[in-house]
Amino acid sequence: MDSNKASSTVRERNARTPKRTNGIRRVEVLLKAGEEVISEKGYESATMAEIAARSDTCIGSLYRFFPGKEALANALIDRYRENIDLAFDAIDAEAVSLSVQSLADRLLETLLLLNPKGSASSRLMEARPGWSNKREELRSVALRRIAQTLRIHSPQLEEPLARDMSYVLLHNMKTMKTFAILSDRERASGALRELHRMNRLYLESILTPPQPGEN
Amino acid sequence: MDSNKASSTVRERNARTPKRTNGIRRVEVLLKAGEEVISEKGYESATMAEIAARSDTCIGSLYRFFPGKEALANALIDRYRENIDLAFDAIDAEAVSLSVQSLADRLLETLLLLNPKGSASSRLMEARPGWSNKREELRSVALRRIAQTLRIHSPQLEEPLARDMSYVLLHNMKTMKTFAILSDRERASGALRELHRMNRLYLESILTPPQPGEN
Amino acid sequence: MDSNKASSTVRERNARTPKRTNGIRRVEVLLKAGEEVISEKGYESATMAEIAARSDTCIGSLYRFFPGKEALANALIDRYRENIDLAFDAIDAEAVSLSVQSLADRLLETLLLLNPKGSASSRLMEARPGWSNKREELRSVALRRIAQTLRIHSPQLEEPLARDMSYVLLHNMKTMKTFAILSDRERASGALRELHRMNRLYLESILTPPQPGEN
Amino acid sequence: MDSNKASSTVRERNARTPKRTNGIRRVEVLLKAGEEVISEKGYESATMAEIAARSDTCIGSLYRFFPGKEALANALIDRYRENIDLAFDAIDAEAVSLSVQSLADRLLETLLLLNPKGSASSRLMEARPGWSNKREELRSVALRRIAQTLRIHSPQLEEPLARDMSYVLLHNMKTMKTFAILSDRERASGALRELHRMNRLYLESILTPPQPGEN
DNA sequence: AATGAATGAGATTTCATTCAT
DNA sequence: AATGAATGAAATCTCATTCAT
Repeated sequence: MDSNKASSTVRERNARTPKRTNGIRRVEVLLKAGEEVISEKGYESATMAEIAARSDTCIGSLYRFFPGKEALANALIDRYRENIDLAFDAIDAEAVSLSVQSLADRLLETLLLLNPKGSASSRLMEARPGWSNKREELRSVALRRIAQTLRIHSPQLEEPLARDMSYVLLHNMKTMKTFAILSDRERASGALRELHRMNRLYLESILTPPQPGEN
Repeated sequence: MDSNKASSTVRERNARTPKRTNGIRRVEVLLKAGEEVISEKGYESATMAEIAARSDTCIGSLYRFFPGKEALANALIDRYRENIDLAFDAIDAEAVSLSVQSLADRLLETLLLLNPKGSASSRLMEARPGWSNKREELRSVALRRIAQTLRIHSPQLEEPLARDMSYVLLHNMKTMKTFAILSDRERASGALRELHRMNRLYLESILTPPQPGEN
Repeated sequence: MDSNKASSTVRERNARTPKRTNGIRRVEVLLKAGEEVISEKGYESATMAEIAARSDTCIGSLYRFFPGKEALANALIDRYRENIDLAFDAIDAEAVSLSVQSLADRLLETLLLLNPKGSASSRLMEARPGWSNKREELRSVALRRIAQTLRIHSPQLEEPLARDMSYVLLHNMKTMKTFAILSDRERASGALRELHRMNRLYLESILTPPQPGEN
Repeated sequence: MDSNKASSTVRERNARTPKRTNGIRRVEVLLKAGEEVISEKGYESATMAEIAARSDTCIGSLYRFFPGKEALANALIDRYRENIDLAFDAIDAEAVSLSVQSLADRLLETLLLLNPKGSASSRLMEARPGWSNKREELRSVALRRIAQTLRIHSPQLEEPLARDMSYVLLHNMKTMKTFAILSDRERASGALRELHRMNRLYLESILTPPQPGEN
């Protein structure tokens, strides 16, 4: 009688966990749906109704957890922020031992790995005047972390230059996302190759120490 | 030739002459307003009412010239298309005599010059499924013209590679627009410098013929 | 040709003016409907949809003129404010020549005459914390005007006392409205009589100068 | 009788004993919260969620005790009804020995003492068509008891007149509540004084037997 | 019983588009 | 042709109430 609640093994077996610990799971589902719809339609065109439908909830439940469209966007942004921090922590941990090329590639793929399917992160990063500054923050964090990573890898790099570079690199990273969801697969792969090439060239030109006896 | 319409009384002529070329002038004003609002708010958030207000027109008149929001966007896109063609015609005319660096810079500035104030062109270039393919066309034209210019400048460049490069270069051009409207002026100028640098490096690395005696 | 617009007499003849000068007329209709519904249901329970339906408009038209429920309420309040001022102007004009009893009755009927059918004015006058201070203002104006009228009638009345009295008198005026819409007609008339009596007694006790030789 | 449920171990009893009288206590807490919120926001704007939160209960528990918002209001009304009866029982018990002035003051303070902090009782007394007639009943009871008290005090008073007076007196009582929660303390005390004065004058004018020799 | 998530009807509000004058 | 009011579908959001755990 009191064992039907202690059968945690049973619950853990079927990997879907239908209703227990619902709050966290539900939020996760809602965020996922929000990410999907925003990726596909953009923030403005994404409707709360569709997000609710996509996550098999009713509109009221969506609003219970996120009291508005903006709140949902903010939650997504917060998550991206955290994930960006985690991703850069990982990069930074091995930055000193990375070749410039590897560093270039790692950076390029960072945003891509955050939400591999969609482009909600880039969509939400486009700060527009009048929007909550959460969006601006997301951008700022990304820029700051990029600059920081550059200086960890190449301590001699001047801080202002690192900051300037971060703008360019962030754009390359966003471009990467765009390419990754291009419909024309052939084109995409070629474009990706060129993007990688440009990104490497750029980083190398600044970060590679002048070889002794090269000129 | 320019007097064939002024055949009434003086008073009436004065009263109406300003209205003669009104159609064209009006369209111009409306497009300008549309460009502004779309630049600021994005296509979705731009409202026909605001576009009308911004151009000191009433909503009805706006609809007389453009039978819908999409039509207005399409007209803008058409104009960008034409301007892109004109701009590339100009570049192509002197492409063969341009240094790689100059070519790189010219490309970078092309989108910027199309509508120097706003970012409507980039906003409208973001094709989304379900939209009129005018938007996709705008992108396509830009990509095609970029590739073509590259091959005019460097005829030995393989067509497929030129196409792949065009994706990257178009993104740099769009980035250019974004930087140009950054609020932080100091940052913007540094970021602009880096973008120029990267863009040059990239083009040079592919277009510059191997110097005799370099290796 | 140019006389079809100068036929103002024609337009003025049929006293309904179907579509001309529509703005003002429509606003009037909407305010009337708003007044009705708010009178019946109270501000919270009144729905914009019902107000629209009651005025034979669609919801969009309602919002064209009043961009929100609060805006509609504010417009009503403004109108009451003006009408209160007008009503008190009229009272004040003859205040000096009025007997205390007449003054008492005039005051009592003032709110009633503002919108004879409904009680929207009293409903909207109930200032609640967190509401727009328009409501508070309406109350303030009424209180101020009452006090002012008292002092016009009886200049010897001290200002602070007049202010204190205005609170009581305003409540009597609101009570008057409540009684006027009581369903039980018999009761209402008796209650009205008593209210008049109390109101007169109160004013007399303060405003009537002690008769010489009375005690 | 009260031990039939406490037949477990001591520990368990202690753990549960606080829950014994919980029903009554809980209802009390919920009603208090309901009273507060309705006082502040009015019936329509008061939300069950806020009432639950204010009483540190979850929404489900609130619904266990009161199966709906109306039921909660009705419970409050019932309580006011009972309290009104108790209050008038007390007044009636000494009515014959009260001076008219004391009676006037006692009446005025009656509603005030029912729920000294809030105005839920007045709020709920405002009967609106379509509502449960519990609200109407509350009003009726108050009116009836007022009339009854008047006749206990002054048996010669005609029943119909007593009824008519009760409307006016009830309004004075409600006004009393309104004044008591006025923010402007100075004003409030002056207004209260005037209200008392008017109320006394009114009752005296009717209830005071004509003094012999007053002519 | 206690908890708080789920439900969905209904309210507010927006805006592209049409239409009457 | 110019004006701006009219229309209504659709979006955002609220909240009383039910239900699963």
